[in-house]
Amino acid sequence: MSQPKYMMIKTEIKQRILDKVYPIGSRVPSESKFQEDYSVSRHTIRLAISELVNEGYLQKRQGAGTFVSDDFLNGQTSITKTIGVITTYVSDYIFPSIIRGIESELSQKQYSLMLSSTHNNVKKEKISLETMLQQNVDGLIIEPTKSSYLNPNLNYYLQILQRKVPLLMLHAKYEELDVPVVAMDDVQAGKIATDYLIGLKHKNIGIITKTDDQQGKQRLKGYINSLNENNLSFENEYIISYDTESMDLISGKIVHSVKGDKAPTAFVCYNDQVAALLIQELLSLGKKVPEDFSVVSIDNSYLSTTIPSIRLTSVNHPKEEMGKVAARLMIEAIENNSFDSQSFIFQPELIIGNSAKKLTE
Amino acid sequence: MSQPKYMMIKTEIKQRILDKVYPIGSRVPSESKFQEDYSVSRHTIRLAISELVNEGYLQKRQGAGTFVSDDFLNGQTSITKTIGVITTYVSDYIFPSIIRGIESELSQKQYSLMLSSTHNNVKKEKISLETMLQQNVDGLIIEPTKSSYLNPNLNYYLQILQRKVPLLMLHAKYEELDVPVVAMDDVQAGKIATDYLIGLKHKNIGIITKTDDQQGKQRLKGYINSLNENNLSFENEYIISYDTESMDLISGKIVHSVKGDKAPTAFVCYNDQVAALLIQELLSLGKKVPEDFSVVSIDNSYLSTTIPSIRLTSVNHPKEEMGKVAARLMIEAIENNSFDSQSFIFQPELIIGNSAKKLTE
DNA sequence: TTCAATTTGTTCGTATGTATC
DNA sequence: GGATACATACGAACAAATTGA
Repeated sequence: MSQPKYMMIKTEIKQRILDKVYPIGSRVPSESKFQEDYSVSRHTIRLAISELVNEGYLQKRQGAGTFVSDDFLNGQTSITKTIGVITTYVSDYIFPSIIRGIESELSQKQYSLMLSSTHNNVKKEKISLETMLQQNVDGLIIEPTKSSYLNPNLNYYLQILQRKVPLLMLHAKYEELDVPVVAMDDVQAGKIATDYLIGLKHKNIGIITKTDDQQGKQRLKGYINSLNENNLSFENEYIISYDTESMDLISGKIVHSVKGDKAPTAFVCYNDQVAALLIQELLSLGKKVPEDFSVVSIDNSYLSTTIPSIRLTSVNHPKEEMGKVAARLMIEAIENNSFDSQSFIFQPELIIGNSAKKLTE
Repeated sequence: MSQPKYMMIKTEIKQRILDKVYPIGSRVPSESKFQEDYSVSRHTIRLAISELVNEGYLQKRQGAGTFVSDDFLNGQTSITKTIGVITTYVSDYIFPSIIRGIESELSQKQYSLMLSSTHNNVKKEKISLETMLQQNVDGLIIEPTKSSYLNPNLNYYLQILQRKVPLLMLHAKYEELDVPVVAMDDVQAGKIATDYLIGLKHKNIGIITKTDDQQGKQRLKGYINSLNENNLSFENEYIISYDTESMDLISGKIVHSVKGDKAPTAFVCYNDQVAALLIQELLSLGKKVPEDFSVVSIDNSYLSTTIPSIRLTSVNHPKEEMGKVAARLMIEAIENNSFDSQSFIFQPELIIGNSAKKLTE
């Protein structure tokens, strides 16, 4: 029932510190003085004081006295939450924009941002996850690494969930995990890109897609859905697939596909990076875009305008807005203590350029 | 000289925990048992144990006993240091490259990166500094905000220095602070850019420079040095200055300068951003680059290749390498406990494009 | 459910050592 | 050097919580 003496004394001294009766840096009464004041043993005073020292309110200096510390000021206001962000890349392609979106939203709400990248390598993802967990981040926004493969770091993700750290995935999620995700509707993205080419009377449409992440699979699915709906078929050689490690081989595959008997007249590209690569390859083969080959791509990045005289027709990626939405959902989850936020799926929209043309025959 | 008894007992118990003689979760002997073992008073045992409890090695449960905690595992491995990085921008222009450099170097050494941007606004810088200090970062790499003005957040910088947190500045430093800096030799950058134009027989050379950061001032200084060495003079209208808030007004100033009686034949630009803006403005005035006006710029960013048929002649900025050097110096400072690292100044080099031509007359 | 043994929690008293001013 | 203040150490007693018989 009644508090122990040392506890009462402790809270009283603490109050005096907070009320600046004992200002920061000043010396508080000596142990023997307190002893008299409270009529308790010296040991009791020492207990009270030692706890306050431990909590950072006081500092003891043998021979000199006990002083009010300023540590507790920092400790107290350290309510600033930290959000960990792990993405495959940080400074390439569309990632700066995404990170800018996250950063702007977080800093507005006085959250801080801890950043790490995996270069689409699960070993680096492991290191990033370990670091973030050690730093006790208050929330995690993670873009999966090689999301279409079985992830060897699932144990860390389990730890995150068990610790009740809000987790939000970007772009895609690991199939094994049931977590909210902020992404584009990639099936739809693949579909509207293909639909557009079909609308331009193309019948032989190829696709270059990535196999190590979910986005690539989804976009391929959209491509197939579109062909299916329009009763079109595709040859095996129409599908050029690659992953992070085999990017060098794409050029050869493109040449093979373009020079083959049944070369497609148009390509859907996984993103602007491969689209740029494809166009470069086509140009060096003496082909013209869009005259000889039509190209439609996804992400609508700065790369869509860097090829002279070509403006890529590309599915818009929300980029900065996606980052902002992710950050907002994360903040919401933390402030409502709900540990998992809503998912948010952006509906894709095709931005028309001049890299695809209508077939006339 | 000799250690106090409680300290010896404490380290002995601690060792047994680390050696798993007392495994995690197990109960350690009771206070009275220890008392017999060590032939000391119960008080001495309690002191030793209470410190171990405070350090997270043990947990006490009244009535039940004292148990080995697993807290110290987390606490122990949390040696991962965090470096705070505050830059004006995070995802624009050359900053993604710089941050990539920092990130790659830090993650290699298992350091983590906390990121914040100021948008060249001192109020946001204040918030960033507060946040970083609260998060107890182990080192700070900061690009100054409006480095040529008196900084209102100097008190925070003083705090950083007093706390002995290693501090490294990027691009420039506040004149009031005596801290190491990783930057380009901006005077030299301005000079070689101007030298190059003089070498092309230009005699009337204008400069567009920024006034709110040191880089702008330094580059202007290099420009003046160069003119001076070559016995050239400049008109007042040759110097177009701007700051973060007055960027909108540049266009008008350019028009005024170009249409004036004594229009320069060449421009040195603070960076590729204004160079691109300048060229755009010139083109829309019906002028040609480099035929009518030569342009030399600084930073050699991706913008130097985005204007159709023009490849900016631009002083190279180390970008990613600069980030890496900054990160390396920071890690060195932390690991050597030296609290301030060396400065590192990159020597600039001009990358020749086709945006400047030799005057023939 | 109760009770007794065990274990930690609180509090007193006393003495001597050591650092600071 | 001397006074003051914290550090270490001993001893003793009772209270409160836990555990298991």
